[in-house]
Amino acid sequence: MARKSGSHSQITGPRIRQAALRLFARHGYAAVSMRQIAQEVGVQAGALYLYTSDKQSLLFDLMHDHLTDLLAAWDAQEKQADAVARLEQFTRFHILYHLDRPDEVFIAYMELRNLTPDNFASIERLRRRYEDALEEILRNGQAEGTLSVPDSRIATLALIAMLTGVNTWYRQGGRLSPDEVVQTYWEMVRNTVGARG
Amino acid sequence: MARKSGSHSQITGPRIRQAALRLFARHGYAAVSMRQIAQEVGVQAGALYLYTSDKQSLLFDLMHDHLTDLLAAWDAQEKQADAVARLEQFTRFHILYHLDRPDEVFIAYMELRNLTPDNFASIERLRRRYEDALEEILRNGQAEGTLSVPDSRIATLALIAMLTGVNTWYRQGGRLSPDEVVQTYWEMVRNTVGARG
DNA sequence: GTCTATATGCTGATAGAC
DNA sequence: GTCTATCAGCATATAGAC
Repeated sequence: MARKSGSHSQITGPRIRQAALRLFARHGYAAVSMRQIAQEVGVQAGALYLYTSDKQSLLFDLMHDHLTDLLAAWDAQEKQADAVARLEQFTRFHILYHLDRPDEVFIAYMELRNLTPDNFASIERLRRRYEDALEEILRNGQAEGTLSVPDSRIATLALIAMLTGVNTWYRQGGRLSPDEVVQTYWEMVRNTVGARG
Repeated sequence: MARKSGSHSQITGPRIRQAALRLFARHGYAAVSMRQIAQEVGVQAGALYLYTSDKQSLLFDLMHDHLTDLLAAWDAQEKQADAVARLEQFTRFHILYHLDRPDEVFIAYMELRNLTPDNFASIERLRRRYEDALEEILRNGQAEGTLSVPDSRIATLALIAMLTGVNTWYRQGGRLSPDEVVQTYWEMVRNTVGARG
């Protein structure tokens, strides 16, 4: 049975999500219309509703999948044994993973207030799980005596803010390569947590 | 000559700006209508245009005045002589000033993409001036030999990201007082820049 | 699977009465 | 100084033709 000409169910869905990602990151969720997304994909606005129930779930899915992928990627890493080495691993992982996905990161931070309360709570749970992965490293290091912070929870949030900040200034082809950025930040992170050596 | 009843030119202007500040911070610039702002103030939408030429300049003025006030407040500080003491002063100033103005800070970071190109350039110049104030402290400290960072520009951006991050988690009546937050962050900042002592 | 057409309502901004 | 009325356009989402 030949498919009807113009049917692309297998690729239109991903293309809609990709267009929404790009447009939401550039102009903001509230400023982007379903018509704009449809135009970017090359279909009419009505066709979008075959792939998403509404605009809100388009946003939610983007944020949810980003955080789920982030957690899975960290979980999949072969972990260093001692806390300082694992903190270096986290620093490198966080910077490189986030530099590779600027649009996803931007949306995940900027569009929280456009989520419905239920969706917001769901996203915050995922973000909390990621933060907890770092906090556990800091707690282990304190127990080992290989690092020292005044408050492990606050240090966690401070380090993540510092590391994610790379995305606000990094530009491809700039003064530093991604690897040099990692080196520079690792030196600061190591000092911040008072790591030995 | 008695004023006409319902005339409040001296207070309506500030009230419009206050309402816009609150609503933009809560829901985002693009998601807030001029009618919502008018309703919050208690006037009709048309009356807003006696005080602002359009929605864009309402946003720009909020961001511009915030950054101008921030720079003026830092310039007005009686400065510590040596770099480490001045860095502690900056840390305290930045955290407390920003904690006092969560809505202004939120807008100044989140609504950059909703500025026209000219307005964006103007705001970025002001932000850059503030960053330069911190970078100068770090450079002086390096020259004195009292602190050490791998890259003064990147350290500047890293520290500002770390310190401004307080606004994302701090809640009044929480575990720590503003003063304890300052102490905790100063300990980390001091380590980050490898300060002596 | 995609289209056109449409419903219902809101948008920023202006004109002119009071 | 504020109001009412209005313009022209765009919003999300759905119904039904093909």
